[in-house]
Amino acid sequence: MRPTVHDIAAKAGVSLATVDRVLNDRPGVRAVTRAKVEAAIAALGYVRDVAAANLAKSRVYPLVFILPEGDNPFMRGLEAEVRRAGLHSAAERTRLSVTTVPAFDGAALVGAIDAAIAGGVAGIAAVAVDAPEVSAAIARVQEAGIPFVTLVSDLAGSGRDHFVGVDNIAAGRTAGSLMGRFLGARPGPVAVLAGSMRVRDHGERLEGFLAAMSAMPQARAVLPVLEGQDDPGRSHALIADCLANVPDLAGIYSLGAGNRGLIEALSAGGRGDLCVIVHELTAETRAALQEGLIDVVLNQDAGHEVRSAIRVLRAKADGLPVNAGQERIRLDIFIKDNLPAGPDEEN
Amino acid sequence: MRPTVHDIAAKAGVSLATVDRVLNDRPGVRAVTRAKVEAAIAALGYVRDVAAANLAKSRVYPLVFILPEGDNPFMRGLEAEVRRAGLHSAAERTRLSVTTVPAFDGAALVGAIDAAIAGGVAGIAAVAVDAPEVSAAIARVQEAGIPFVTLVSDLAGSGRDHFVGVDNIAAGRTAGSLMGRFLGARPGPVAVLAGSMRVRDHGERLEGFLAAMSAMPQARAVLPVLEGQDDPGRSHALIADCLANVPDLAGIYSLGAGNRGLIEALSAGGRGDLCVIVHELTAETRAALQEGLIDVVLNQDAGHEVRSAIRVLRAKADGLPVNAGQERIRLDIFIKDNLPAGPDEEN
DNA sequence: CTGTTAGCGCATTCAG
DNA sequence: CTGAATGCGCTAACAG
Repeated sequence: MRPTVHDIAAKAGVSLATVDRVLNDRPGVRAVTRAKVEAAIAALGYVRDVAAANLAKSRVYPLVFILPEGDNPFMRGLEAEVRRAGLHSAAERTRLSVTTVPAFDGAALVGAIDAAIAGGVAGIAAVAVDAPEVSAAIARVQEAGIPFVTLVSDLAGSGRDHFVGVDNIAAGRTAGSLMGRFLGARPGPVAVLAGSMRVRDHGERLEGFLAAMSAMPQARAVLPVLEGQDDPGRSHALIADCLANVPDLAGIYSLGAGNRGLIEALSAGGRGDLCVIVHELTAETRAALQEGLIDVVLNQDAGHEVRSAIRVLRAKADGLPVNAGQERIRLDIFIKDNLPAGPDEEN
Repeated sequence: MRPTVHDIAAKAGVSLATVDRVLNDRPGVRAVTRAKVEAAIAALGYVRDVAAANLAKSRVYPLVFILPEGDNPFMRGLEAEVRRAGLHSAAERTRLSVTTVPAFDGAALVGAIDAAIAGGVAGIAAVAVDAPEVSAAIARVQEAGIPFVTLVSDLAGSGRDHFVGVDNIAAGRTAGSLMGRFLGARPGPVAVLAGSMRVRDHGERLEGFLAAMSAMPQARAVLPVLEGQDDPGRSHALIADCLANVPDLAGIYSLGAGNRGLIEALSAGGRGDLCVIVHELTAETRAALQEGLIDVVLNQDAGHEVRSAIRVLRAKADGLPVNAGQERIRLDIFIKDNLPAGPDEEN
């Protein structure tokens, strides 16, 4: 059996309470006593039984996810994953809730953050909007001693505890590199469809894409970025226009969430020869990939992200370290040939 | 607070012991009583606190991983991941051990399996060799009521409880598809380097690769498979030969673990124009990818696989269901642009 | 067949 | 500053 608090109490010649005090380093222990206990801990190779500790604390962790509202399928997928995780959350002493706010709206996000602080949550995960008032709100969260993680879109330098999401610069670079290799020597410019430059993930993807494209052996023009606000209608119009006006268009990189509009324009346009790379695997992009309308889908697994955010928030709340390796969110590259089974991703 | 066994005992008008009996459905409860208790459980929406249950049981789960021995870097990586998981295993009441056996050797594997049964383990994870005596051994494991999962290479139809690893047919298909697209119109045959057809993963990858290659718009010859037994020396010799004898070679698909030999032959050969696709991200393949000697690395994350195997084995041992979505091992596609950070994968 | 009781390993009162 | 006692939610003897 591995050593328990009793063993170390016996070995150090003190009581359980004292052991507990040095374990959780709480005040009220003389330095000598503390040293004795620490020696015993080291000697026995004690490791705390987290499950038992949580049981004794009978503490619950109310965590809140703040997500953009609207019909963005990826965000709705994230929300679904939070609810799914909520089913199992009972076992982990975690209470999950979701708040939605208008997309790309810093003020609304700030309101939700302040409400969460007031509500006394144990941790917050939010899709960050790049605005100074948001950074200020995050500072208030820190001051309240509440862990905060950014989700999907980061806000480095804001003081957030952790970022849960892919490396978006690398994602853009990957898109650019695949685009270049798939097109090979074929001539023609490529178009880029984004949502808004007010979220950092879109900006970072663009940056990586441009860098990779310009590093390709054969030079290729990249047309000015089209901003569709992640709205299907606007995206459709922008792409339809582009297809009509640029007859020698060779490829499209869609780095935001306007994919429904893009796909509609593509199937109407009848240009099966384009190389199309998009982000996020949804029912729509999956179907388009299978049909050959899309060549590559770059994806971040919403389920992994939600579970990772929960683990990190809990670890921070308990003052525990996070396992960086386990919490790294990978960029999935899907082509028609390695598409995972179910249409609902998981079951 | 969520309901506890006390609540349901009170509501059903029985004692804790009786509640526990129906919860773990043990004998010794009249049908009527059982029904009353079940009604209370349903009414209160009770969910058992697994942590508390395990604490009370103070049961430990000795799990054994049976891996091929030798200097196969991927297998050594797996072993390292098991040891790493072992550090945290204390907290999860799990005791991990590793047994190594000669590669591609069915009899040795059978010996290790029978030893594990005799040793009274709570679960077994093994890299399967495709041989009838192995299936027979797995049947004995089942009979002993011990959960068994195949790792990396499956043995469907053997009665194993679960397979932890990637879909190898899809992996081969992905390799073929990328090979075709990257080569485009460039002429020349491609070579395939394998370890041995006695493990099913190699066979499946080949199958998928050939299917994808033959589905490409432009036909391309695939040379007869080179079997290097996952040995660096033999692999080196085979590839060096091939490079010398096939001057118009366009690409190489290495679906086994002979990558060190392959890489040596490639850097000696000075043929920077080949499209090279290999499996498993190791220090060697990572360096070769960065240098441009290799174009694509298909990978299965050893850390994920080990953690998944542990979760599944524990769930089976407790008679709990497994979350198929969470346990699906994804095929990672790495190109130079989306290579994750550290050289040691995690930290 | 059913109930009582005593822990599992730890945190937390409340006394001393 | 330190210790003894109680309970978290559940399981497992042991009685009845």
